[in-house]
Amino acid sequence: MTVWDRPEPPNRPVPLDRERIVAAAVALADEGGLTAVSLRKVAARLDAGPMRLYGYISTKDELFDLMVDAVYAEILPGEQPADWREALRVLAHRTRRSALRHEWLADLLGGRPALGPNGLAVSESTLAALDGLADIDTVMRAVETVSAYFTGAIRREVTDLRAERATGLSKSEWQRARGPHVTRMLATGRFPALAKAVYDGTHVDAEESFATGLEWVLDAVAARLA
Amino acid sequence: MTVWDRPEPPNRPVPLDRERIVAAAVALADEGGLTAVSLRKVAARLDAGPMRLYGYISTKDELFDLMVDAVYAEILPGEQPADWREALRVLAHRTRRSALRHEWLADLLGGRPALGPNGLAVSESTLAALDGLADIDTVMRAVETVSAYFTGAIRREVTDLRAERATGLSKSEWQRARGPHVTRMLATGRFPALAKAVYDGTHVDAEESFATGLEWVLDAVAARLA
DNA sequence: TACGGTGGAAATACAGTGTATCGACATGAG
DNA sequence: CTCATGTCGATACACTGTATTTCCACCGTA
Repeated sequence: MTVWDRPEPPNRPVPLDRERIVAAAVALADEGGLTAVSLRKVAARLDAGPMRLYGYISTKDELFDLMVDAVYAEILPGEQPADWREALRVLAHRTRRSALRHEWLADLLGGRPALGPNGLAVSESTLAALDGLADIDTVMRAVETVSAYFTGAIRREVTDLRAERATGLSKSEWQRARGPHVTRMLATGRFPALAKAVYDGTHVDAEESFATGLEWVLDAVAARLA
Repeated sequence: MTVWDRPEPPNRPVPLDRERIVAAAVALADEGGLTAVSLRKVAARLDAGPMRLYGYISTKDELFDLMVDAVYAEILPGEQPADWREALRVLAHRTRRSALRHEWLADLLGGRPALGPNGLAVSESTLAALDGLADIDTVMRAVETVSAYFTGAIRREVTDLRAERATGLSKSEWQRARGPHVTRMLATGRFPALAKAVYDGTHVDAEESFATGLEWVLDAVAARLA
């Protein structure tokens, strides 16, 4: 093995920082879902060994936390609407759009406390929008209720999206029967109310359905703030 | 190696069925969370080889689906209350209690469509409780909105529970500052509304908070059904 | 009774995972 | 020029889900 056979050693290890790591992880997750994110693959994208990452994070879950916080940066609205209702509405819709852009977010949302800088900033601006409209406890209850709603709704929407995609069924077919198994079950007659809902229900646009439910919840909140 | 050294072969492989498999998996998950559920460990509990399970399920996710459906059997109320509002309330609370009994449920809830027999039965009885109170689309929107709420709320509650447990902080300490990091962040003064909420908010019981938010959402639904 | 065939269980194998440990090496200090 | 230091990557380990192969008890037939 002469010099000529041996490649030059790499100049220096590529400089790394959390931002680059998280960006690589997010890209991986956007392409192949959360399961496509492995420390080895993230590191490989950055031309580094896997162990290198442990200087910046100490566990894979922490990487997920950073990824979520990175998305919260997208969610944080540029300037806060003055109206509390509009503020909550915008938050919900922005979160939903981010989750549709990064479907893996649905798997993580609410799964760990969001204590990163952007997560805190989102909480702060949300609470600020409601500040003074009622006692603190009512305000918190309001924010938590609305968050619970849109967290749950987003999760379900993304889940349905994936299931639909997995069957390869057309949108309307899916909506009609959610695949052959459910069709069979409904045919047994043991689920009349469900069957009625599935067959007689008109197809509603996911965004519209999300928005409608949201307005209902906002109405409820409004009633309590007044 | 004479006969005397060789142990008798086991009588016959233990008979297996999905019920026993799922029970073992649930037990494992109850003890150590979802990550403690591996096909090898489940099989070991049943004195079987890991591959044996693939006769009953074809993927680990399917095992999770079965586990969730097993819990839906707990959730399904014995007899349905006549009042639609009570029906939804009971569903929400029973789901919550099941999730507190099996915390791993919070990780799975809403993560995959619940198409198992018990899941369908829960949907059926829920829809039946609202049947005729409004047009189908409104009814579905109502159910989905309430489900989205309690799904999200349960997920957050369990997440908080775990975080609290992980820090080893006392309940009140946790409530006050959610650990040293948040305390530090709040001290920077960059999150005044959040700080106010954390420090001035009175401690509210998780169940009460869940129930209150739920009633708000039910109010909203009631307004639309009328 | 002997013999294949067959079906299902188990062993083995494989490609991957997160993470601990350790050796080597480039860099900065004396 | 030498030595300590700290960081990076290779190696290692225990484990994962799952595909493939091997094996063996059973059964119907000759």
